[in-house]
Amino acid sequence: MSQTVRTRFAPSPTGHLHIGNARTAILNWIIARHAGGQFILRVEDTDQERSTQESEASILKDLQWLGLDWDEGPDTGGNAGPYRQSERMDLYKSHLDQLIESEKVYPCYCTAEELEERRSEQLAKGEATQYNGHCRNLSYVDKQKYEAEGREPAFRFKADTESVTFEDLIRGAVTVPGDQLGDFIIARAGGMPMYNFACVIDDHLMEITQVVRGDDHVSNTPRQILIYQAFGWTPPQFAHIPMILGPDRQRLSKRHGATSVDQYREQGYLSDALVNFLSLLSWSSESGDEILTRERLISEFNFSRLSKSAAVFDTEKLDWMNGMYIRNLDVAELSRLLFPILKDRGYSIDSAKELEPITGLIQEKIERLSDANEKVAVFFKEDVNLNDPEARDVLSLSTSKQVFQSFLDVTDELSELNRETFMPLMKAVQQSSGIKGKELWMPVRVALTGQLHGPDLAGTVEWFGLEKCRKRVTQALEFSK
RNA sequence: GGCGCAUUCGUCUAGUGGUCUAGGACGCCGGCCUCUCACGCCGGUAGCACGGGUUCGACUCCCGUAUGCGCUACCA
Repeated sequence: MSQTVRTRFAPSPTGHLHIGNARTAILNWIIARHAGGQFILRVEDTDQERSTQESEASILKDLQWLGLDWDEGPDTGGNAGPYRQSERMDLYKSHLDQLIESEKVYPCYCTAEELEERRSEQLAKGEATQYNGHCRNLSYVDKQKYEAEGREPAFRFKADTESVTFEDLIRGAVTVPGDQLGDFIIARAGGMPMYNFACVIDDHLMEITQVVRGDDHVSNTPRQILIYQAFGWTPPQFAHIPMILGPDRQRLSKRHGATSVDQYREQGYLSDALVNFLSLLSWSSESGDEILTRERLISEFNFSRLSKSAAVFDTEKLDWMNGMYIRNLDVAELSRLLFPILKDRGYSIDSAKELEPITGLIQEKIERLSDANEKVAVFFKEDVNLNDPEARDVLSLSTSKQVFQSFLDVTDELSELNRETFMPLMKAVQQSSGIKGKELWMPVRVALTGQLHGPDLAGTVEWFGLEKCRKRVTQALEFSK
């Protein structure tokens, strides 16, 4: 039986899209595209306490930004819908009834307090902490009694098994002894399904062929397999991908700084770079190449090249990669991306087009789009500050004064200053002053920008124009006296 | 505590018993290019967690230890 590959990403809308979840989504998307199958988006909002509409919207937005298009989902629909668990309650209910009917599941009237009490007892005695089966064989009378007390039961799954073994696509055979499982709850009091239950129903009904998720779910998988068996269903294949860790090798969290996709977007990372970088955590191309287009990511994917161990999220390498992507953009495209950011910062520019000359000058100097905010400042400052100690050192050289004087003489009859006329101009200054190299260029740079470091002078000069350049050199000459 | 999983340079990784005096990338250091910074290019630095086996031969296979992570919820 060969069926088309169907993978899914199933976020719970309880916050922003986490970088680890994004990686899971990317992988699922790549696998589906690689196989020419379908990628499904399912919203797991059974935790009513924590799920919000805003979170769902923001997660969808981030996935779109990442360029992960899904074939079926809450907004796009599909044949296996609805794609929001809160809208699938009748499905869970009918399936729960089936299991109650077949006595695979029983009502449990224990309260949270009673459960907690037993738990701490087990812990104190050094036993495995799991449900003791208190309500497993309740008589009709007992049940009536609890009901009369107003207790509403949750539903527990009878976990009777020696052990469960499954073949993980990444880690091979994983075995969990049955006595570790304990009877677990699959539906809360009130009927709201628990993760392990809803997940199985949905994955089966949605005909998911490969469940690819974080390896924090490895221990859940045996429980889910038991549920598949209870229904007589064939489980999908499972692949548990390694976690992403912070620099301290702890699970990546807020403490480590930015952890959500929207934060990276705001900091000026490109989605292509982020997708590329995240793909390379625990996976590598056989070619050894690291800068990979989405097309290559998709065509070269292979489960056997996925590693089993957790990976530390290295921001420095991400920065480098993002810089690579920025440098590979054409100037018009980069300007288009930079425009709203700089505009927002208060720079007076009216269009991306207008920004292009500057973009070309800073493109190789930024790693994140937001870096442009600083780099671009020199082009918009009304006045230069010549008081910087290092600037003063340059200005106070006797050769600098000669350069300035010569510069003013040579430009006196010039009608236009642009990057083409700048080189010949500097040549002329060199000849008339007899000064060359650093002694020639640095004073000009400092006079024009007030800084020792900066973008290409020819381009800078063109942006400033003749008048401003002459004015600043005059000022510098005055200042250096 | 119990169970599961993992362990190659600081970090991401290649490596599936001999081709490994362990390869690449980021970072770092040095050099070249150059008016500066940056880019680019060249070179360098640094690693198989530990202990037992198996084998003619282990980074590669097995066992143990250590360390880390995960699960052990009416969270997902």
